[in-house]
Amino acid sequence: VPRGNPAQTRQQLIDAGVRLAHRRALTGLTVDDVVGAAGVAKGTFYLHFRDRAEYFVTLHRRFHDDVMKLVQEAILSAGSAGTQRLLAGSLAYLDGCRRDHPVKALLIEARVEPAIQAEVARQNARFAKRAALEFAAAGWPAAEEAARLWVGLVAEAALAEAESGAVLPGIRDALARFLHT
Amino acid sequence: VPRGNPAQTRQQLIDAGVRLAHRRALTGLTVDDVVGAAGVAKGTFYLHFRDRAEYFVTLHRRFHDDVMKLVQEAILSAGSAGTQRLLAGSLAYLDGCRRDHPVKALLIEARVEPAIQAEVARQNARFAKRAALEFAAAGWPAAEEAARLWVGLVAEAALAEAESGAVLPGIRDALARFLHT
DNA sequence: TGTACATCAGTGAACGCGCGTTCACTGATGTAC
DNA sequence: TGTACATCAGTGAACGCGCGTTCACTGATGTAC
Repeated sequence: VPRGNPAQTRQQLIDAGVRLAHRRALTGLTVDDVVGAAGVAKGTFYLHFRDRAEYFVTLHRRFHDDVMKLVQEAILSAGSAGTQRLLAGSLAYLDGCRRDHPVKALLIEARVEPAIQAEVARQNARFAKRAALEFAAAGWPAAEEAARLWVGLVAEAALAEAESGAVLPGIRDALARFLHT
Repeated sequence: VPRGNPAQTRQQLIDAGVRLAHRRALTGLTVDDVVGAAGVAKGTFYLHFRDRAEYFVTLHRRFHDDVMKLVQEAILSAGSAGTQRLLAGSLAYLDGCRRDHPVKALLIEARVEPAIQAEVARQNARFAKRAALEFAAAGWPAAEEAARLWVGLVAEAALAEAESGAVLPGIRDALARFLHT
């Protein structure tokens, strides 16, 4: 029984979850799966996370933070507020999702898995709030509502690309067109 | 032990599912819950459905058929192909969802519940195919892709109305605006 | 009309399984003297 | 430098629980003669 490095073990558990979520459903992801893939004992899992739910939240937050960093950069270098900038941010989001993450699981199943519902709802709301500013700047009448729907649109686009495993120019063009761009 | 009417018992089971799905998550809906709410023994459930999955598919198909009847009517009385007609059909869909159905469960969770994933995917594809015709008639370049995103948009709108429990005019206006109508 | 039997919807206790969680234990590493 | 002890990450067998599913049974209803 080697002493081990706690931070590293924790990272192994998270990496294992990400790896597994690439392949299968988040909902069906069990603690046994995770510890099996991470190569640690079951008890170790509970040394690092209070329970399964906390682990899922960690997984999702990790994903979200990574992607949002990209979005932030895109927005900053995209000029003034409006649908152009919104589109730039949204395309950056698609790119971030494509890069190396278990998108399908985290986008769709996240909404169902009770463990992370609250977390996802909060982050979606933040995204929508941000988008609403851009819609308002572009002069859309129902900016808040448009923003909420836009979140659904972008999620659907990310899902489409995740399923095909490639960038889908047609999808991205359609996104732009919905924005009247 | 009364002899009972099979068709009626089956209907009781389905009604119970619909009733329960109004309140809680589909994913967490157990056979015990269903038979409890229906007031029949557990064994009776398996007299009417091969397994839990078949029951879910039945539930979803029922919901889908009901709503699509409304959509069909709206489309027929909406004139020529194009985004106007698409909007009419989509608003009819929202109305159908609102009427008396466990929308949230069936729209979102349906995509995760393995039992009905295939069924939902098939019906979404049909909806999208239909929508693609309208987009094409309206002269949109990437009609197929726009249609796929549109399905996501309408689902998000239905979800928003389901959560608030009311018709949301702002949401519906935004829908129209995304269509350049 | 009465009797014996077949049919059939429904019953509910029991089973098996897999999951999340716990806990008594191991053994390597650090610390005190 | 050596010895005794505390700490601490990690282990994995065991537990409890709830679920989907089964099956031997019940009893009312239909049918044959």
